[in-house]
Amino acid sequence: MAQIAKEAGVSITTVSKVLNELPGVGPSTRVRIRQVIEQNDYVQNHAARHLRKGQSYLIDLVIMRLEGGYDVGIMHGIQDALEESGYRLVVFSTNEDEASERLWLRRLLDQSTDGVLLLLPYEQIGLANTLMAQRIPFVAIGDRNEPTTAFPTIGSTIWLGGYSATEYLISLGHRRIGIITFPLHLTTSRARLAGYREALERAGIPIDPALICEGSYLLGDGVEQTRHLLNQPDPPTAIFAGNDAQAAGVYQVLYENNIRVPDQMSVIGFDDVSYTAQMSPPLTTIHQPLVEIGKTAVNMLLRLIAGQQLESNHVELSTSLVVRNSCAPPRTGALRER
Amino acid sequence: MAQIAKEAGVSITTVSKVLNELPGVGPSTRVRIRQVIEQNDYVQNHAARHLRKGQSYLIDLVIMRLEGGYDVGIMHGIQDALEESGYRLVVFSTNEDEASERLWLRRLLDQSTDGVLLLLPYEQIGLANTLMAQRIPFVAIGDRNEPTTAFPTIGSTIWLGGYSATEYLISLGHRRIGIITFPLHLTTSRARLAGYREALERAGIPIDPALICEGSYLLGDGVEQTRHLLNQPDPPTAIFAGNDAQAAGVYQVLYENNIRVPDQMSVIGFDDVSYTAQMSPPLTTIHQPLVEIGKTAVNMLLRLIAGQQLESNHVELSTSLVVRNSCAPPRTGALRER
DNA sequence: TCTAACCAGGTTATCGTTTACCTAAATTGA
DNA sequence: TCAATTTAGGTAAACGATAACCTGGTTAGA
Repeated sequence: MAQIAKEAGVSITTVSKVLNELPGVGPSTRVRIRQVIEQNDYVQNHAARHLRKGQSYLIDLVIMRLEGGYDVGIMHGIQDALEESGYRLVVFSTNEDEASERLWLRRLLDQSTDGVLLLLPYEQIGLANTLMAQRIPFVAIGDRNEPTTAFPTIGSTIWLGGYSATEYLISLGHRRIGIITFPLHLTTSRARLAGYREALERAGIPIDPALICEGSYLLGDGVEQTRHLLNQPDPPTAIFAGNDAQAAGVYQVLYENNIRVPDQMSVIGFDDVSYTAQMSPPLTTIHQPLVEIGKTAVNMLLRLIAGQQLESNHVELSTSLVVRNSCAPPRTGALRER
Repeated sequence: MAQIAKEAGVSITTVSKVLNELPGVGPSTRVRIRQVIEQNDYVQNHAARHLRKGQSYLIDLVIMRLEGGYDVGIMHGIQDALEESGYRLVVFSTNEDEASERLWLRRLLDQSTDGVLLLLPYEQIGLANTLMAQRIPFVAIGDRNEPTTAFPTIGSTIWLGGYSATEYLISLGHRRIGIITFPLHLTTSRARLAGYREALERAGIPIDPALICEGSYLLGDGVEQTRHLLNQPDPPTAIFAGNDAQAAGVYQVLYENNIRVPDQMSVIGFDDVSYTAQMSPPLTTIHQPLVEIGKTAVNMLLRLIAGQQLESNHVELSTSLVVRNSCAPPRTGALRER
């Protein structure tokens, strides 16, 4: 900067004013300084700015485990939104290890981050409390959403997703629809189930508790619960999985048992992560606007960083049904044929 | 730091020496200062250190597009290796956009990164040249490996992967093995094909050019080339895909055509990305040690940052066959049965 | 006993910006 | 025409740490 100042025949201060677009510099001087800056390929020193202004232009994303589905979709949105902002994105994955999480957190306390995006199950709310105590701006991202939190969150309309998936299957003619849920103490899980129930009730279809299976998040749960469903005296003609990974588990069991999708069994997923495209047949699923969620999270965070108020502390984006090839009308007695 | 110094009754310098584990402080003083630091929950200021030392403790990962397979595997390795190092990882995805890439690069020039990991096809070698010119340490990661580059790279034994996959299929009894390649102007692609050839030749099986299909990286290429292979008068009994995404494309075509894997067609992939687990049936594939690659890349980079020489500028880790459920001995006339 | 090396610790300049405050000239209004 | 205000620009003190260089005392070797 001194170099620039010298070449332009002004003081460093004046150069700084130009760079920060502050008043107090005449138009002609301004132009001249800009030219010199251009010529010299000058880049502002990040460290010095950071030190002086107390802003790092860094945003931290904390993620429990990079899985490659849900999280990657959201990261795309984050990247997009950050593109123009001048912020860089720091990614940290906790690997469910409290110790390294704590270490990471300590490092942030010296204002080396301007804000944090939390992509964690809300059980790990300890982090949130610490961040609040330290007045570090943050936004929690999650479909695993507890909307009663005191901090900003963003998620999507889970109930609606549950409802539309079920409604769609009903419209195809299904009356026995199995559903695999996440642990039912989670509101998200209950919301989805409520949507399922509502759809059935509206259609006048009685709810059979035997068709409701509680699992966890994983592919393995899809496998297990599908086996369970198939072993019932009157098995379902369609399965609504808790997420796309579970749906993949459903696929595997059906494949093993020579049950064709969608001819003999319809399957519907949840999330619409990227690898649904890799599945055979392509999975019909409930789309969560992951990219939009990521973008909105960033925008909320940037607003918080700028010290502005959010219009709303809890944002919900809307889910939608994506029809691919894993659902079809039921064939009577389809499963008996094998 | 001034606070610490005051409480411990020493100068700031001495505190600095303790923090940086430099000599020139007596053992008892050292202990006392440490205690005070502990009590005050003091954290070193990142910006000030950065400014003074010219080190940002930030590493940048540049990635073309977050896909959720290959890249995520490598990111896991990177995270692992970085865990203890005190470095944070900045992720930037170019989205194949030259302009934003250039912008990003300019920002790095003020030493706001200590080193760069490149996860890009080597066509984008322009970046590498700029980094070299700026003396920013970096390592290029890629199985898409051109081992003649002037800069450090890490990849894996592609030839061997091609060989072992083919050998395995031969050992199961296959004699007509289709292979889908990447564009053949890439050395990686040629290496894999050479491995395939070698295995066939050793087994005394003639090479049928009709079974060699050139595609690109994508799932769609798997779809297209599989159609092509199936339409041949004497179709293969096994297909060796260029990567796991292509293998998913192969699956889709086979599924559509009611061809069972592995009973009527064996399929083998390449990379062993995380979503192979989501495929039905689970895909037999060539494992690339993605996590190890990521770790090694980081270790190489850290060494470069520390100003040390690398033992070798080009590291290759070894691939290995992972047997799952997508390969079986051929059934004679399997395809005719449908 | 005397000098040289060594040790614990302190002084102070410095990293590259920003910003509060200052000054002199130019402009304005009455 | 002159005081008041605005404008363009500069001075210098931070920001929080590091590191080159001192200093005064202790120790070791001859």
